[in-house]
Amino acid sequence: MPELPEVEIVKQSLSKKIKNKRVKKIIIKNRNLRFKLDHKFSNIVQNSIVENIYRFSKYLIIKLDNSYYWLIHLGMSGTLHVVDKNKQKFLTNLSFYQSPNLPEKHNHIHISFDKFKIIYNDPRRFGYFLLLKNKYKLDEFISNYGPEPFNKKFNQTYFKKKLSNKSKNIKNYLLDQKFVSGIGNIYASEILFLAKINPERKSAKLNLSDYKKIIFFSKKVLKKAIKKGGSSIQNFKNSNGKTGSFQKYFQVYDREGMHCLSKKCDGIIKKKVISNRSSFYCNICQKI
DNA sequence: AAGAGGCCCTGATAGC
DNA sequence: TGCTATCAGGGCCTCT
Repeated sequence: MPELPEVEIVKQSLSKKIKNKRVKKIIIKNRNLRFKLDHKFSNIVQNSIVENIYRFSKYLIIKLDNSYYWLIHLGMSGTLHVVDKNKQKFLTNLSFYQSPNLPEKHNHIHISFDKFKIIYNDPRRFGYFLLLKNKYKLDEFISNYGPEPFNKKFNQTYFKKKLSNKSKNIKNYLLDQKFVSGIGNIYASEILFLAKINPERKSAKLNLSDYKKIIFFSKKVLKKAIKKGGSSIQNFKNSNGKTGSFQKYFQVYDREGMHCLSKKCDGIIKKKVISNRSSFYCNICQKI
């Protein structure tokens, strides 16, 4: 599911719920996530207090009062659910992938607070938890990633330095978290559509004006998606009002065979697999 | 050394 | 109805 905007929404709702609360108990049903859950996880997180919650890229970062940072990556299908502890009643869905009901299967990790618990559910188990010992380790971890689109380092100079002699296509660069952090498959297609650049354009073939457009629309698309509560592409018809609505604003993603929405363009949206990921684009107004 | 592709995993859906 | 194939919002790893 989640690209930067979706993780941001989860962060915001989770923050209201668990900030300054103490973790009472952890139950691990399955530690075989993308990376096996650290065997010290329970010991370290249990009895700590959540001081704050941040987001970097597609990671949730939970700062604990014992100096540790607990990172959550939701992978493709990871979701967090808040459940009333005593009544076992579902309270809030902090995700945009599943229906608003608590799933029965794949509830791998239960984190109990005083009056409620958070359940991590992840059918595909591409998500994972990480524990970083202190701020230094966190900074070190983040330094392996490229800037977020909102970062002032994500500018034309950076593009020129990174892309000017590269043969790899621009769509792949937008998905490459070492180049830019937080963009995923949906928003990459959307950004390139607005910038009128074909996803298969070789990065070396981009000019200064293309850089500008990509930078501008990256910020614009992600900001709007956050404002709309993210995208909910699966089961969104089951929405209880808490799911995102950005999918209504998709210009190209999942619109194969439909008309291009650019003014004065008679193009039809194409779907093409590029590096194992579907790309959507208009082959008339997005020039190669 | 950069870049393409395989692969991890389960579930939903389409097609026969 | 039930089988099989394909695809899904991510990204690490291997091979060339």
